[in-house]
Amino acid sequence: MPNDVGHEIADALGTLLKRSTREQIHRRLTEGLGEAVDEVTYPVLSGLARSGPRSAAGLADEIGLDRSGVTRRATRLEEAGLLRREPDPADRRATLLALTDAGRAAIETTRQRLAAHIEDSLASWPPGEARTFARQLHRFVDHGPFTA
Amino acid sequence: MPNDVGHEIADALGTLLKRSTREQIHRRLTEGLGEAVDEVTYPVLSGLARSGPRSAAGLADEIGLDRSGVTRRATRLEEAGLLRREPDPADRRATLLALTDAGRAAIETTRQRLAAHIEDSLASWPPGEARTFARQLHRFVDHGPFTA
DNA sequence: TATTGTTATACTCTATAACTATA
DNA sequence: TATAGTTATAGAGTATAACAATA
Repeated sequence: MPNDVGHEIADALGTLLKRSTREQIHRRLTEGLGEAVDEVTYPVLSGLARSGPRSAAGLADEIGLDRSGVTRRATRLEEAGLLRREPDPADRRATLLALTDAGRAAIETTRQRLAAHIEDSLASWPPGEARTFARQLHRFVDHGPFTA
Repeated sequence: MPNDVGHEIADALGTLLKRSTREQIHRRLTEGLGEAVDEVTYPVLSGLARSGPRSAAGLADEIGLDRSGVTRRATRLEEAGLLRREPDPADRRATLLALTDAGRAAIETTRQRLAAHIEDSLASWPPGEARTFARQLHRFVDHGPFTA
């Protein structure tokens, strides 16, 4: 394999992970969804959307944050009506964080926005090529060098 | 184009941009390179490696940061001997930030590490497929929905 | 006037360490 | 004992606003 492949992907990842890129993505995705939805609280919404109601400790592991951080972000979202706290019937120490209808609507909006932006930029690609690329990117990320 | 393509790429991007993923990448890349090289200062090293000696204001634009932030990060790197300040011969208001040999060595190490990790995870791919994927990822990022 | 690098200030977000309640 | 959620605290990093020097 040519060394260039690794470096070419490395450069692309570098651009993707750049602060300015990340901020622009989050800004566009969360625009107009209220003050409570921003780069900080978005991972909580997104994580709960993926996994369903979950404790702060469990969610902390997933989004790479401390319990106390999840609590603080959850409180912001709760005050905005996007999240509610429920007692965990299986463990009375725990509190489940669950999205409200408004919370689900917000995360669905961001999901649609992101997908739409992506599809716009793929519009000029041959359809088969775009499909292949999507599959490969998914494979690369899920079984890749930093998530395996 | 199937709506799935956008969502599949969106999910992959979501994983890549996750805090835990980003921190793990930076941790592995900068491991053992000294206290001055971390997630915070890495973009300054990387930016200077790409563009050559540059003013704090110019670099700020590129890495999505305020001038004062670049100054603070540069000072940390300067104290560690990875960066030096030079007067700009073309503009006596400006100070050029330039990598030292040690700075160049550090960023070269991180580049090789990242490329090596990536190539390891692509080892099981058909070589042609990896090459095509690299080209497509590069195109997607450079002319994509958030960098265009 | 505008822009440079730098510094002080106020703000945000974080992990850590406590605390109480429950397993 | 260990783990749950929460809160107070200290630390790190940021943008903003100043400042003097130069364009």
